[in-house]
Amino acid sequence: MATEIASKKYALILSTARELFWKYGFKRVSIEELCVKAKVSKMTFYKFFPNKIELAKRVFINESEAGLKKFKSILHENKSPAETLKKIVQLKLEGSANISKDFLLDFYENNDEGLKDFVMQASRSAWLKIIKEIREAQRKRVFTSSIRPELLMHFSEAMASMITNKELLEYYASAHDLIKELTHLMAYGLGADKKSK
Amino acid sequence: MATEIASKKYALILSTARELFWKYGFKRVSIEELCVKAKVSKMTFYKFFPNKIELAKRVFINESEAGLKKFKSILHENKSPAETLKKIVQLKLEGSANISKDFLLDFYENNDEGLKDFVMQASRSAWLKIIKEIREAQRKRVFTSSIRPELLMHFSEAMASMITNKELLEYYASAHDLIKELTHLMAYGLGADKKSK
DNA sequence: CAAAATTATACTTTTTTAGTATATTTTTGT
DNA sequence: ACAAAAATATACTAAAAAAGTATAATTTTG
Repeated sequence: MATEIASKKYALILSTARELFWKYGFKRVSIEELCVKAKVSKMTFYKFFPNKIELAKRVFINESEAGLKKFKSILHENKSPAETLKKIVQLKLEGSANISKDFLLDFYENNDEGLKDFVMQASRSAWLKIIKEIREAQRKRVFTSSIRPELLMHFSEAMASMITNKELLEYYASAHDLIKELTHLMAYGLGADKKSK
Repeated sequence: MATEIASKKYALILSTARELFWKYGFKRVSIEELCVKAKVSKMTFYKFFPNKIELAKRVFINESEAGLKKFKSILHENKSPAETLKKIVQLKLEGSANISKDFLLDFYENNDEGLKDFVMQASRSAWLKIIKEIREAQRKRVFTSSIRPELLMHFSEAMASMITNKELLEYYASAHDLIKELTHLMAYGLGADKKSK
């Protein structure tokens, strides 16, 4: 059926755009390049999207939603605080939780008025939803209530960047100690209040 | 003096180009963008380089030479095989040993005849120099002679990619074992022949 | 202060990209 | 197999971006 073919090509355009935009931002990627890589003709592209900006917006929204969804599902697994945090960090490492910096910058540096507002508002909205999820998890005792959700997010961010840090090999020498510390922190430092059990 | 100012700006252009080209390749980077980021006027740019291609070539050559130099100095430290390999892997992790893939691709995909040959020849030349260095190290018993230099290079490459692999967190669970194995391999698996001592 | 270097500006030319029209081919449902 | 719908290749125009240059003004340096 028409819609099925459509969605096949549509999906191809989206996933290719995601890949390229993630790496280079959208300014550096031409529609033609995108079409070649997605194996879609330019005409087909224009059947689905009026221009590159609208495609970029779509990618942005989709990724935000997908990120939030993954985030939610982790929090709803009701695993231990350590396990939950570990999964969140892993999500960040995969790059599935955050919008690429280069991609984001192209929105901010774009001249079209309103586009900047679009991402700012969307980003804020996504952020608020995540915070809300964490609060709910706290209510369910997945995390201690004594930590502010915002801090928890920054904490997992910091952990992810620690791990991707290229000085990794150096710290391999004493990796055993580091892992021990990290594990301990996850297991006891962030647990739900024990006394309230 | 003129040369000093010149070399200051010149160096600024080069380091900025390195940074941008590494990330995006040179096709996606405009001279204007480069100049803005390097805080150099376009006129100054054209005082040093006739065009972007020549700059890209210069960056390529410099990086190749710098990489080889670092590589050499590691091999000449006469550390243990394990320590030496560790340092080589670290070099690869820093991205100082290899030319960026995006950067390289722009050379290959460029229409200018001769440019493709330029990199192919330069790459080959750099590769041969590295192999030569390894052979020399083998003569000095830094590495066992029973491994082919080419294999050693691919091995360190594989190790580096293992470490940057985003499944790192997963393997954290049994990281202790992995490190033990890796350390053992480095210490005993690649050492110079013991009997010949 | 004078010479050299660097920059800002403004400009032309060239190249790239965006977007569209149309004829042709491929795919799909029946 | 056939008709309708979808997708593509091609070729094109318009618009935007990038390359490259000339010149006057400014900054830096000895």
